[in-house]
Amino acid sequence: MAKNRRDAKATKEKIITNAMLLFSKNGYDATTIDEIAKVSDVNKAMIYYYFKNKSALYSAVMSSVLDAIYQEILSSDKCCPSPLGDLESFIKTYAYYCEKHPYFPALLLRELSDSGTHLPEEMFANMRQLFGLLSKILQEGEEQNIFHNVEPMVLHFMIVGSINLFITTKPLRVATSQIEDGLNTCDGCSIEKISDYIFQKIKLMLEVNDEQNTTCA
Amino acid sequence: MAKNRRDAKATKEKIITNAMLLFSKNGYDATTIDEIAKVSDVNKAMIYYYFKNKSALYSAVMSSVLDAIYQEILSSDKCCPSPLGDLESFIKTYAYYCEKHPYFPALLLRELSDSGTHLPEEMFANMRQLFGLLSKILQEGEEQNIFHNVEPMVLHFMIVGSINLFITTKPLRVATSQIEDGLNTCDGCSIEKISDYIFQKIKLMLEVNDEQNTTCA
Amino acid sequence: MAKNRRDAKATKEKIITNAMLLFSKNGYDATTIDEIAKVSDVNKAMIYYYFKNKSALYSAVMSSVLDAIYQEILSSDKCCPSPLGDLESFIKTYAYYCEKHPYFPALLLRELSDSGTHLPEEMFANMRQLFGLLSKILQEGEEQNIFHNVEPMVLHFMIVGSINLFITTKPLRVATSQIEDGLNTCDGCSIEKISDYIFQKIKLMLEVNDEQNTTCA
Amino acid sequence: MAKNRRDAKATKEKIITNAMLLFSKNGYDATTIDEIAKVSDVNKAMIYYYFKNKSALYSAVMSSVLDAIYQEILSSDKCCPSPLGDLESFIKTYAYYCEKHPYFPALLLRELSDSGTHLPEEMFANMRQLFGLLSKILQEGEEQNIFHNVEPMVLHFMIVGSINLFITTKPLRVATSQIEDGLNTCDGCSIEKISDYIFQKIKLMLEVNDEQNTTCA
DNA sequence: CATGAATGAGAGTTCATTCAT
DNA sequence: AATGAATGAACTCTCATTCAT
Repeated sequence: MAKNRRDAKATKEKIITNAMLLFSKNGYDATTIDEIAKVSDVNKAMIYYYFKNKSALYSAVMSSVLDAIYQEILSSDKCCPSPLGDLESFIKTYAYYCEKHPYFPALLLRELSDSGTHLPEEMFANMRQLFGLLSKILQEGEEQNIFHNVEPMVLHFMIVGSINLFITTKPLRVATSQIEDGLNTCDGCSIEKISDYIFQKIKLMLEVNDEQNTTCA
Repeated sequence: MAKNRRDAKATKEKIITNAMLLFSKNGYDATTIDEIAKVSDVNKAMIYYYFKNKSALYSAVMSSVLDAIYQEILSSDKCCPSPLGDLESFIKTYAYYCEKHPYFPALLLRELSDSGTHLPEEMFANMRQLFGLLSKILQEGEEQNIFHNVEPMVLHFMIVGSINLFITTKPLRVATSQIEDGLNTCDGCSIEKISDYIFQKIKLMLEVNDEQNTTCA
Repeated sequence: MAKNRRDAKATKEKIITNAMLLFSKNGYDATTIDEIAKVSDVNKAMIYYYFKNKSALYSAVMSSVLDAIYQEILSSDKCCPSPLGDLESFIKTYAYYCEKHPYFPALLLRELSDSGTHLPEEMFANMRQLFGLLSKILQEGEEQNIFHNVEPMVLHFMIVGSINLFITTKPLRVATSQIEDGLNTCDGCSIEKISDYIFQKIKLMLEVNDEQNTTCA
Repeated sequence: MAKNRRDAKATKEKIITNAMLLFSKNGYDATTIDEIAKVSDVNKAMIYYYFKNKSALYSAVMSSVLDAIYQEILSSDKCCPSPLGDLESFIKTYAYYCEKHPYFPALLLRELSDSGTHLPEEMFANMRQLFGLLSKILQEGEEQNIFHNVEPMVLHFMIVGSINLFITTKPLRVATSQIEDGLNTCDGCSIEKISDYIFQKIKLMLEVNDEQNTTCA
């Protein structure tokens, strides 16, 4: 009997979904409430009925998104329950998720480069959660003497940074390759290839035991 | 002892400098011309006297900044003129520059995550230039059989991504470490340590000849 | 006893009316949205709520005005349904309307002297409509052999030009007559007298059959 | 030896000429000092050196233009020095001048529809002068019993109004004729034909002695 | 729940005008 | 006589947010 209207939950989610798309496409400032309302086919005032203000809506969007990826990684099947398997799972699940939800990398990068201008407590927690996951994997690998000289934060940024940039720069990379200046921007590379490459390289760098760091200086 | 007034060059540069700071701190949209004018101690109309519009000012800022880092890397002394030395030089010079000009990583990340919304031709060229530099280093290393299985774009993103995120997330990482949840965010790490770590790890992953990629699946 | 607030139609019309007065008094450029808003006692943003932009508002104003005069002429009682009666009706109704709505001649003259800078399609159609009316009257007169040697466009401009200028120059004419330089600017003439004079003269020039045009040259 | 620069008079006239073109094409408000300066190839500040402000420049332009047409009419050869010949001369010289200087009708109409917003004393005098000319011709004709029932102001507006509108509406008339709705806008008519038509018709209406005005009412 | 009407506070941009050289 | 630099005041238009129904 539900009229599709008056279904609070559905309406709210519709708003979040559309807001997510617009925020990721245009950024926080360039996305207007009017636009979100129109795309979501709801009255503008309804958005204020469900969310305190624009910032709160943004926060809800980010939480929803961060939580989704966290759950995805948690629930991914690991073939071999080992630090290496977990690492592979982390990288590839993350990469596939980003590929499927290309708004996500844009949102995340923007948020990280803003260093939390729009970022409220809730979201902040979500981000730590994700990092915590990788942190634990790496730590276990180190304890089992499989990984060496681990610096979780830097590795996290390497993985997340490269995957995110890979997704968001897609149009730029395609444009560059058309310029034909000899630059190989990997514009035709599949996410499978890229995520596997990243995994293999990270694996290499972690498995080698580099006691003595040699610098040329 | 010129009065610093009626000095076109000085005025223009003052505007660019201040615009750079504000754009990096607040992003393109959230930075207002009024603000830039006030901070620069010039009349708002002066900005339009020197720059066609906000977008052109932004473009001038980005070009100036990208060119600066490119020159910095080009002119950095390389102890040993080899692909490895060049790589070390690239990574460390880039990192030091980012540390000294912390507005830069934010600007770059934002631009890359926007994938060129505000990005005009000139800036785009500047960005390709930087990537071209690393590209050549890696290629030479591969030709000399020092580096193996090189994918320049991904490696570029790994390096640039990790360094940039490291700089921009500073406040976030400090905040996290205060929460005391066992996460190590490397919040006290110096840029020297980080850039060396990145260099060493990248070196490892490039030097090992990984013919057979083994995936658990 | 509606509060007159939150009444869309009333608000919109209030805006059009006031815009009409201001546009005719000061011209397009010299009329500001702020001014229209203040006089209309509405928030400036409301104007943009109802009209896309200044130009669209102007267009709405002109359409409204041109349509009004067209309807007025159409519905004017014609004592004797003949080309001559229709012509008299056209001239006098037009003149009375201009007298009652003195903003109209200014608007029209300005638009015609701009030759359509601000003039959008809709308005253009309205203007053709008015001319079409006179055109048909004159044509019928010619077919009935009452009028001779008819050039509708020129006659239209004679009628409309003289009436419009008569209205818009009122202050100028009054000022001139005070200078006492022997010039008779008809500054005290009533619109009845003027419109009748114009009708009589136009009638004369149309009724005489002037086969042979004699020029002194 | 004159450098073409430092020739005050030439510079001043260049400014007036270009200002005239721009004012007539775009109107007072839409014409900027910057534009005039650029087209005239002089520094913007020079305009303020020669003219008190924009309004004074406009005034100088109008005076120059009104004076030019007045002189043109005064000096036109009259084949037969009679009121009728003078009238023909007035109408045709005016029309030819407008055709050759199409900026003039636009300027004049705009000024008349503004009823003197920008119109200063000097210009006002110039306009009276022109009207005075026609006034005298008509008066003489009446005294010689050639013209009857003369109302100089209205006749002036008929002549000036129709000719001016004819010139300014050229583009509009051409556009209308392309719409093919049966309206004859005389879009191909030459100024010779038009000015002769107007003269012939005005002649007719003045020569007939219309004692008894008959209105249908 | 839902909506159209209304608002205030700005943002980008333009321009006539003046100053210093 | 001539110019580039500088300014203040407006102006158009946008948008997050709220009110009344």
